[in-house]
Amino acid sequence: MSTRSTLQKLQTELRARLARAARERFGIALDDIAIEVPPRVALGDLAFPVAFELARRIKQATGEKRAPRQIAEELRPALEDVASVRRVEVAGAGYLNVFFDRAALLVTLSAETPFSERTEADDRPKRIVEHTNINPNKAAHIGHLRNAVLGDAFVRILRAAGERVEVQNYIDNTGVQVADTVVGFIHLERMTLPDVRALDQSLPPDRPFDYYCWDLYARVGLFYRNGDPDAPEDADKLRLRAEVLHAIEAGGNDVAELAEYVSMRIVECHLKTMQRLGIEYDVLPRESEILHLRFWERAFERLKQAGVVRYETEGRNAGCWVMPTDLHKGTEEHEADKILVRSNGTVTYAGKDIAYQLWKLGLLGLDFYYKPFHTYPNGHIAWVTTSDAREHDPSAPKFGGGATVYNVIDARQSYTQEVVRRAVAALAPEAGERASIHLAYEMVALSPAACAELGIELSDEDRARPFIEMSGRKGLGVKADDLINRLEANARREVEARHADLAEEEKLKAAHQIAVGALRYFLLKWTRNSVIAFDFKEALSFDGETGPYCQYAAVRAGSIFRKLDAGKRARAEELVRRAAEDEQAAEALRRVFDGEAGDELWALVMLAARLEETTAQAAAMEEPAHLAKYAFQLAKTFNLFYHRHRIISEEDETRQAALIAIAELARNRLGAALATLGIEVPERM
RNA sequence: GCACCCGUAGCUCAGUUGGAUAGAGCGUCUGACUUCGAAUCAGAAGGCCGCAGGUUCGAGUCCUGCCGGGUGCACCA
Repeated sequence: MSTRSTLQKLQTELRARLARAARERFGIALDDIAIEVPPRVALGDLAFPVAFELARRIKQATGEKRAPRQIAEELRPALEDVASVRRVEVAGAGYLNVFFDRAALLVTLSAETPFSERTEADDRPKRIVEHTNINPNKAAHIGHLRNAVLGDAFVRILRAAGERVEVQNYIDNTGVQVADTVVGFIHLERMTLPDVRALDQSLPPDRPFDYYCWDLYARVGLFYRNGDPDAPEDADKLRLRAEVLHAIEAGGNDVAELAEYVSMRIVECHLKTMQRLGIEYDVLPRESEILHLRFWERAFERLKQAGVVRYETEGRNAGCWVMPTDLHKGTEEHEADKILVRSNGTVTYAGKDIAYQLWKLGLLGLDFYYKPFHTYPNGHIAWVTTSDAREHDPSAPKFGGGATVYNVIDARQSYTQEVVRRAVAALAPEAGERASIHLAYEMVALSPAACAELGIELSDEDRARPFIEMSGRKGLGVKADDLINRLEANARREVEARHADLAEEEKLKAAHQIAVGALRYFLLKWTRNSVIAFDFKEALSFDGETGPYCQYAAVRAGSIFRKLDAGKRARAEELVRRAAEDEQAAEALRRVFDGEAGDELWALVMLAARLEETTAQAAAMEEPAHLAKYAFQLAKTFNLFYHRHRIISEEDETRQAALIAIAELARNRLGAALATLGIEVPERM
């Protein structure tokens, strides 16, 4: 099945005709013909600035100066005899503006299924999207939410565009952060594994294990600094961390067992938090397996063979294996080379990431063992890796081996990501340069107002800054579940005010959908490279450019069809269908779109028709915000339409049929756009 | 020092391969519920697109320099 929409096919057809005309009339081969949307619908549905380009190319080729308008006139006949084209105008300095046959196109569009509702093909190359990747030692905060929501929306966008996608969530269960929380349990709380289990059991639902660890982790941060947040870390205290870290890496001891319990319990908490937002994973690769299954050793051999790494015998990196880079010039303060293996023989983060990236691309020649970790309500299973062959479940899907790997990681790690990419590229040029994509995004920081609300005291210096960076180590941040809870409570109040008669269950469901809509839209409306200065008032708002605004438009559209008489609706749909064959019916339909009001109606149709194109663009540009902006614009345009035109009470049958078709189109495409963003439309709100 | 990102309305941000009169939201002011739902809609005010050059028929968008802000450049992850 084709994944291209009516509009996209039409554009391809028009491009081909222009290319042929340019070749035949001017002997010029145009490889990429730009298509624009005119600023106003009265100027047409599509605009081709192709005459400007041709004027330049003709001058280059022959020295002859031709007026763009004249060139456009010569090209015009090539577009005029296309079936869906009503007329073509030459406008401005030489634009070719195409006007569609509105009645014919409305009929076609009404019969079309938006591609986000189609099923994906299994034979397509696999895209791997890795996101979330939260250190499993404390509750998730809103910065982690940006990562997860961005990654999940991108997954949905790729799937909507027909791609096959695998979702991975990397678990760094052997890192410093987990060690810190374990240090807290052992040295601050004086607890053993049974104690921690008992504590976990005793915690209330509103302050679960990840919340407890959030506070504990902050206390450990203070502990290392002997109680003074501004003091340097105490070397003796840091030794405790090193001991714990070493024990975790070695495995097979009490400390490692405690770390295993803590980290996997936190992973469960994170999965639960993400599930609230509709975010699911296919597989959870763990760092412990990267170590135990010797992924690095294999990668290291490859890198040595390829001559990518060098053993340093002198200088300050003596005894280390380094990868030379020209990413920046070396200075006295900063080496240009990146250390992959320390002088004590242990591998750095970048090294482990290279091995993992090679596995994701199917280039390592090793694999994990897998066992089920979590089953979602829909039956979907999130698998986790294991290094124990006896635990392996043979029914596990084949993971890894992606044709493209997208790593959703914040922009602060761009340098390391580039090192990884280059190392992979040195072994497999194509895989490194084209298949390894760092989907970078800027951080979520706190606005000064948000800090004030959290009771955080700011220095004068900080107050002058536009935003304040969050810090898990300092316990400075907004916990994800806290924010979701507040959103749900607020939404619940709003629903209550409007629909007091609904069953409690219905109210809660709607409140949840609205809260998720608000949060997901809030995190997606910014482009990736924009820093979000988190503000409670803004994040908790349901008015203006928000998820609930978009949902509201869809709910209103839905209520039209709930109240519209079924027979009337069927007759209207039949009337539109008839316009496909019956010229008289088509002419009647066309008249609805005449005049100024007709332009306004048509503008909504054209906007709704651009769903597939916009989704494909968001996928190609790797920017979910484009789709979010589109959904908002569509909702806004629909709200105006809704305000201006009464559908149920419309007495002219043809006009009503057109209005119904337009409303249905808008409702359908808006719902599809929101679904792709992971936002559901409530029944009532 | 070097690398990357950013600078657009009072504030927060969009602006698709360079295209027609630079757009939203919030905030401010004015108006619209006897209505398919006012979580809405309409209108007004608000812009040397950081500065200076350059390329082009055409620059918010591309190039160079400068100014201002952010992030990174660990034998941390």
